[in-house]
Amino acid sequence: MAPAKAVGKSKAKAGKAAKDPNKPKRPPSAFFVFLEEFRKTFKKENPNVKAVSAVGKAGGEKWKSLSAAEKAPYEAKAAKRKTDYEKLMTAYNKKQESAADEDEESEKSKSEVDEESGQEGGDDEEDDEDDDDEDDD
DNA sequence: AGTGTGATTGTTCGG
DNA sequence: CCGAACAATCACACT
Repeated sequence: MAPAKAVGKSKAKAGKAAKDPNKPKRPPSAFFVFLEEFRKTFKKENPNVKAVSAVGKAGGEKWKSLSAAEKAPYEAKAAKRKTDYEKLMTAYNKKQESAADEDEESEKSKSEVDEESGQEGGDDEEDDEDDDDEDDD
């Protein structure tokens, strides 16, 4: 069944100028994270398939087939993505605040001021996933 | 030549 | 609280 899509979503592609200086793109959901890997596998096993929709459908179906435990690593990754995004958002909001003071719409030679992000270096990236055993029934 | 479309689900923001 | 929009991808079709 064709899902009645809620009408056209104006997908801002090239025509629309990016209103925001640096708008943080939304973090890929667990599904996308899984899809990224799935796409490779899918295309590898199905080099003939050229339709992206095919991968989407197959991926979606497979996704639903995954157990919570299987999705766990993907969700974990997505969760991290969200954390990073949250940070980006804060910077983005800050930028907006600052930008608002500068000029609203006129852009002339604007040198990008910016960038600084103090990346904390250290970082431990442990994946400590507590395993809760999920009984899949 | 260039860009929109199609399809999946999840996530996120705004009103 | 709910809805709408948008995230990647990639070949093809249309303007």
